[in-house]
Amino acid sequence: MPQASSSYHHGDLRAACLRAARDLLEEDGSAGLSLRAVARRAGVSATAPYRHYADRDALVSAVAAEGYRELAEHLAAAHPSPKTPDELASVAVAYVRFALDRPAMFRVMFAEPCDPNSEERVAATAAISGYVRGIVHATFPGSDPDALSTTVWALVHGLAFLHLDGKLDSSTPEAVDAQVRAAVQALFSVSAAR
Amino acid sequence: MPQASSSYHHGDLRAACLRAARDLLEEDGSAGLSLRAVARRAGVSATAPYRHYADRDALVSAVAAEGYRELAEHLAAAHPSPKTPDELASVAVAYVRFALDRPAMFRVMFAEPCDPNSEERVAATAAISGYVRGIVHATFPGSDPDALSTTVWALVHGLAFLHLDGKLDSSTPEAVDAQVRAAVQALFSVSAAR
DNA sequence: TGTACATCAGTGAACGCGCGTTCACTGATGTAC
DNA sequence: TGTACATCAGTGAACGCGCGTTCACTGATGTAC
Repeated sequence: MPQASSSYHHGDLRAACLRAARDLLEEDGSAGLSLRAVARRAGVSATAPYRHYADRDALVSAVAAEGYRELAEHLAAAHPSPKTPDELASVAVAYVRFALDRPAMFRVMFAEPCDPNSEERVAATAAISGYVRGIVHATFPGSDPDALSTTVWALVHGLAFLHLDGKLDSSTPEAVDAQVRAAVQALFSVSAAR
Repeated sequence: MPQASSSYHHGDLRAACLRAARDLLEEDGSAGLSLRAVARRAGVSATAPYRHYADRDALVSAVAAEGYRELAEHLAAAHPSPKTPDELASVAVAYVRFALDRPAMFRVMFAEPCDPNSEERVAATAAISGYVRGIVHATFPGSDPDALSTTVWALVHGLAFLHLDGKLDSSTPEAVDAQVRAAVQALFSVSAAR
């Protein structure tokens, strides 16, 4: 385990860069995420980050990958294994909350076509996708899991973006939660009616 | 009506800038949309656009506003006044197609919180929102139009973004269309079951 | 019909900025003997 | 336990770039008389 004993060697600059990048992202949006700014914030020379990241893209990909991991954890924390529409709705609420809590991060995660050069990122996306499918399958055992999970994901993802872009009423967290729950419950009725 | 008779006076630089901005947007993404690049493409000095746009933001807002207008037209063209779920689904398909045809434009329209400094932009957003509500109201007369129209919009918007970000299979237009139709039809079953 | 002049729509040089990235370097660390 | 040395993780100067924006300017246009 590295120790930041001296002032010359940072100790864990890799993690510090990631941390700085995330902070900058939420403060200034993705335009503020420059390697130089990251270095400045980490208290290090402008070129030090190159020890740990090949270029700016590599850093951005690392940030996005961390975001995917956190989103997965966040959803799992909302409910470990949802089996009812109500529990699924709780996971949906967590998804939208994640987007509203870390708007710039969420945009980085979903704002560009999946970068094929970052296998870390591709894998993370696939994991989220599979996770959603698993939940939908458990909640609606009789349904076509692929088709329905896409519909559920799209609905929740769309709610997240519309809130993020100020197109819906996001004045209180309660209003957001209620809306998300209502939308997911509506989808449940579909399945029940079939 | 202005005429571009001489080479000194452009004739309609305002429109030419808008055109150039849209082309650059689709070619290089929003990062490529600089005032200098617009001027270059319009064949004019770097500072000429300032005659017509106060600054870069003003140009971007004008582009977004044009996008909203075109989206509205595009939806109306898909079906002038949908009254059945099938007709509504056609409009949904048109929405997603619009996003996939002009990805960068779509992102500009929805990538930032509605700029409060551009009343043109705010009005355009409100128009789209009202338009969706009207359609949903006509299609599902018995329902709560506000709640349901939000759900419909979110579902379609989410599908558009997931396709845009390469998270779903967008290999053929037919696949996309079928998926969008299926998702909207699913929502209809909800209403019918109540 | 011709001329004077205000107005409009461009030019082009210049500014300061922050960026990504390279390069040769140097200080700190840890390992082999 | 001490020393030599390879390796690692930083530094700082420098590069070229494109950007937004300002400024004083000039060429073209159109209107009043």
